[in-house]
Amino acid sequence: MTVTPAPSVEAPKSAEHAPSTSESTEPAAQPPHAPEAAESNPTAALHTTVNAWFDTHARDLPWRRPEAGPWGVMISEFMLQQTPVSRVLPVYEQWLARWPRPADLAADPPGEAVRAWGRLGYPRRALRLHAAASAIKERHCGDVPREHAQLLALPGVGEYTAAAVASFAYGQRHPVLDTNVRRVFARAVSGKQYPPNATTAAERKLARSLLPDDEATAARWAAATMELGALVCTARGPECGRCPIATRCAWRLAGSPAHEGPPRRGQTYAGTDRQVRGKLLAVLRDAVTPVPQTALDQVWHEPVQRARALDGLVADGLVEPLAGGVYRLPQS
DNA sequence: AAGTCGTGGGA
DNA sequence: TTCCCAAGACT
Repeated sequence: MTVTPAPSVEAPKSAEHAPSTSESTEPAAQPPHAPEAAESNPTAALHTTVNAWFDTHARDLPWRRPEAGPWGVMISEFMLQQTPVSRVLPVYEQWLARWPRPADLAADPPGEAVRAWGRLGYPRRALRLHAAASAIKERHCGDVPREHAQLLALPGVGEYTAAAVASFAYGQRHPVLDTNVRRVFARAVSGKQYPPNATTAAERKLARSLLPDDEATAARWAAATMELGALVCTARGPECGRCPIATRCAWRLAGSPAHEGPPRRGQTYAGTDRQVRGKLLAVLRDAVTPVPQTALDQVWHEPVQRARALDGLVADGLVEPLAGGVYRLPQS
């Protein structure tokens, strides 16, 4: 059972939903001084309001369609780790068409996964997804497991991804705490502009407390809160005028106070090993035959850093060294 | 538990 | 141009 953008599976709509005639989703239809998006029933549970919003605002993403299946959901979750939807879309389609089942991916060498990963970034994810496919084939007869613990045991699957697959692919009830949900909760409930840098026990507790009791409603709530964070309650420039819970948002009610404390994080990139690794791997991805050391030497001027980056790639299993100083993507 | 690990697009 | 950040996992 897949969570689709179809009308909410929430139980009785009758008592909870006051007849709502306010269509406030079109920005152009808003008068210049329009108030915040009207909420049909301010006393309804948060999940009722957010899930209702999701009914009409969910994007039609391929991994939300029934034909995606659990494997499609898992592929999408790996690719979406730290990577925007727009860049995942084309690669996702290629992957699912080429490897429609976990066993199909497992049957190909890991280097093919790395190559097909293209420029999505963090190519270790490709390696881990390949390893996860092998584990699924071996341990679970080729089917993506349903149990959270079994999902969590797969390579590259952490707390978030395990909960996401269990929820989105199998309709289960799990707190799904990704960066979007954490931001929505930080604002709507905690009154902060941003969540803490690392997920805290308090956040998990909060997520657990907000989780609807009903399984199907909980699964939809997970997708709905993520979507709200991705489309409306964004990190920069949240569009509170379009938010279904703006009238109840603690951050908003507090006057939208700016983030306190040190800057959130600095993710420098230029000149780092990561950049060099990226350049080295790009050469190997585009090569049909093994690449000589001398060709790799062209991508970076500084020999010590260059060697360190290449060693790192080999250590990670992303590059396979062959005799004679030539390299290729891993065949095994 | 703070660092590491890619890439590209929007503000 | 520079900076920020986008459905995290792993060590």
